[in-house]
Amino acid sequence: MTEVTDALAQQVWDFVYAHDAAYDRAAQTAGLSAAQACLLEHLAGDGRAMGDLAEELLCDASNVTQLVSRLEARGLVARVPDPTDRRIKRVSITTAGRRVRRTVRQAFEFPSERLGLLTEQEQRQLSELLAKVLAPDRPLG
Amino acid sequence: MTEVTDALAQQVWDFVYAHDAAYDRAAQTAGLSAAQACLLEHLAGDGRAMGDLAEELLCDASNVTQLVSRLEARGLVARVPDPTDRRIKRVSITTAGRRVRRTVRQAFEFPSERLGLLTEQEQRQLSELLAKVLAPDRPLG
DNA sequence: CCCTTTGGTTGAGTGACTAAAGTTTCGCGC
DNA sequence: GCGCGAAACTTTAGTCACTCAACCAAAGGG
Repeated sequence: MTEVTDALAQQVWDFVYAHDAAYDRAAQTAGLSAAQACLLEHLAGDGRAMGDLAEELLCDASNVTQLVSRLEARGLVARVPDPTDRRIKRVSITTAGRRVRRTVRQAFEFPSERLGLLTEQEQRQLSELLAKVLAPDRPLG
Repeated sequence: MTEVTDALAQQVWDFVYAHDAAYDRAAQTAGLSAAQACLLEHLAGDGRAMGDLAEELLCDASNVTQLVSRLEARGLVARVPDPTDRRIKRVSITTAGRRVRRTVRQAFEFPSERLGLLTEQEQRQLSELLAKVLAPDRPLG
């Protein structure tokens, strides 16, 4: 572990801020909050159980309840009961939801506009550096 | 502008997420929210005007009013009237505030624990890449 | 001196989030 | 097959961050 200059830490901060702000803006163009867009992004094909979503999003189940309720109210998502376990409600994305999700993805220009400033080789370099930084990241889940 | 792989975008996402989460945790160890810690970090020596803070933090003035009120209630910050312009209130950090700020800084282990995983040369590399990515970033302020 | 602008606060409203207390359903042990 | 604890989700209550619109007070220029 080497010394880390404040300058680098500051650059990282700015980078993170820019990324966050860009995603916020992208979600907003579709009339969503970042959290809502993020949830939409986590919906696989057949519909995920609320509990699974809470686990993936690292937040409370009741939070997911509310997020889903808001999205459902806009018709972007539907709660479908699981046929084999009536406790479970699976969240599935609607056609409108898929459309909105596409809008958000296209509006999120950070990867193309920012990361795209790097050459292919630089992107590989960045990828390697990030991999190293995030190295032992998931021995906790 | 080259193609950007989803894999790199995902790595960046994870990196940003880890950074955000780390700062949240650091603030929480001092009983603060990230926004409160962030405000504390923006307090220069002699005290900054509310409006300047709002501009720096890129948020509404009334938001700053509330953040400062909460921090003031905890004695971490004080509103001092400007002697030359009675409209202006300058926010200055108290001794307790400085202590809490130090706590947050020390608890924010992301730079040392994560960026510190890189060698000095790799850090320079990362710095250059970030500089390129953030290149034309402030022609809008 | 009005009159406008500037600096800050208040109030109303939304959304994200958490913690605690429900409700319904499942499934196990007996 | 019944009772009971656990699982899955919801409800309620509360906090915080944030925005917008309306507001008050001081400054400053005609």
